[in-house]
Amino acid sequence: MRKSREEAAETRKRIVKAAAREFRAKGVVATGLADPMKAAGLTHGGFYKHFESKDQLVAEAFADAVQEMLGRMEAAPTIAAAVAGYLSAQHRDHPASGCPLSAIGSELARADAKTRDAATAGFERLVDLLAAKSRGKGARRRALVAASTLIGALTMARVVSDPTLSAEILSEVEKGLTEG
Amino acid sequence: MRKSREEAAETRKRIVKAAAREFRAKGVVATGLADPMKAAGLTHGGFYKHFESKDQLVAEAFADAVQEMLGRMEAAPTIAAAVAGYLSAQHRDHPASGCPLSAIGSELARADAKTRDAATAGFERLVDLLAAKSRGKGARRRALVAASTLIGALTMARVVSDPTLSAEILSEVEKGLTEG
DNA sequence: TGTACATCAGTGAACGCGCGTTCACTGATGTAC
DNA sequence: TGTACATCAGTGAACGCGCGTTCACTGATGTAC
Repeated sequence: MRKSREEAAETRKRIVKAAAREFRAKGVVATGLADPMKAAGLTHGGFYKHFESKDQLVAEAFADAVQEMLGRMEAAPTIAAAVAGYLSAQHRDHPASGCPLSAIGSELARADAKTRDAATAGFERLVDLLAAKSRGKGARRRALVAASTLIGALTMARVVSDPTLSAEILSEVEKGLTEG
Repeated sequence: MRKSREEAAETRKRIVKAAAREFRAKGVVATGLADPMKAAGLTHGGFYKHFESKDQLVAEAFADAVQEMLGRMEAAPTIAAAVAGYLSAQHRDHPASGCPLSAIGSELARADAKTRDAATAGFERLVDLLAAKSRGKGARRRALVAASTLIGALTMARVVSDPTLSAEILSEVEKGLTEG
């Protein structure tokens, strides 16, 4: 049953990608190891051939998800476009492929050191991205506010059970960030 | 062993209060029923004499926590004081007695209908509270932005592993909200 | 007001279940000669 | 280049554990007369 080193490395990546989706969709604590393993086409027994613990997978999956999200935002033509994409109904309705800071934000506060370090680096990079909007004094402050606002608004747009309010949060916050 | 109706009603309230603390401190999924029951001075077997399910307790505990938080914010002398309290190190370091929207925000998106309804009402009330700051056109938009910003900033101040960055988020976002 | 019975808050053991983790095993891949 | 052996990715069963929920039981409270 042994696979080549190349295949094994690809399998490992598939597990991380699958876990990054599952954790964002269902939450870290609520997701068992069997879920991402199955999604990667494996049985759960082989997990420890690739990772030392669930915590290690959480850290790697989270870091991968952050990279993916920031890459997409940095690839946007303008900051306004990045903000609009972040606050879109598409993003709200597909947490599995979206920003992990809002998808599992409150669970991250209780995560282990490596995961929180990755979150810290990701947040800093998001702030830097947004700071490029306004030069000079106060740019960092405005970027810290904007990053917090994006994360809070997307989280609440998902929490709220009233679809009208959810849509209002997305559209009004987008206007508030790009006009204000 | 039977207790009087009065005692039973007080016991029920104690369970809800204890659960509201435990859920905010450790997360909803990660908290078992035995934890709040023990904190209320009971054994876990008696739980179903008071509640139909864990979901029911989650909904009531969440609603109670939201009421408590909004009551405290509405009692603040000014909106600026309410914002400063929300973005304080004290609040960041004591999630068990703080705002449940940021303590369990990302878990709320996966909660049942009653809990999400309570979250919706709580968020609306927070927006109304903040809207009282600026009268006239654009007041609601600014309040929606401010509410999202508060929740996102407190969540991230807890997530981030760098204490300097955490403090910077709190102080800069407070300045951004009260000056801007 | 006093007595007899029904109610039910709370206890503690038990239920089936899924969790994270471990393990013996398989057989294709990698290595040494 | 070919052969013999070691490695190890992946399987599937098993581990102890804590979960949400159920249940038989206890005995003080509530109700009916």
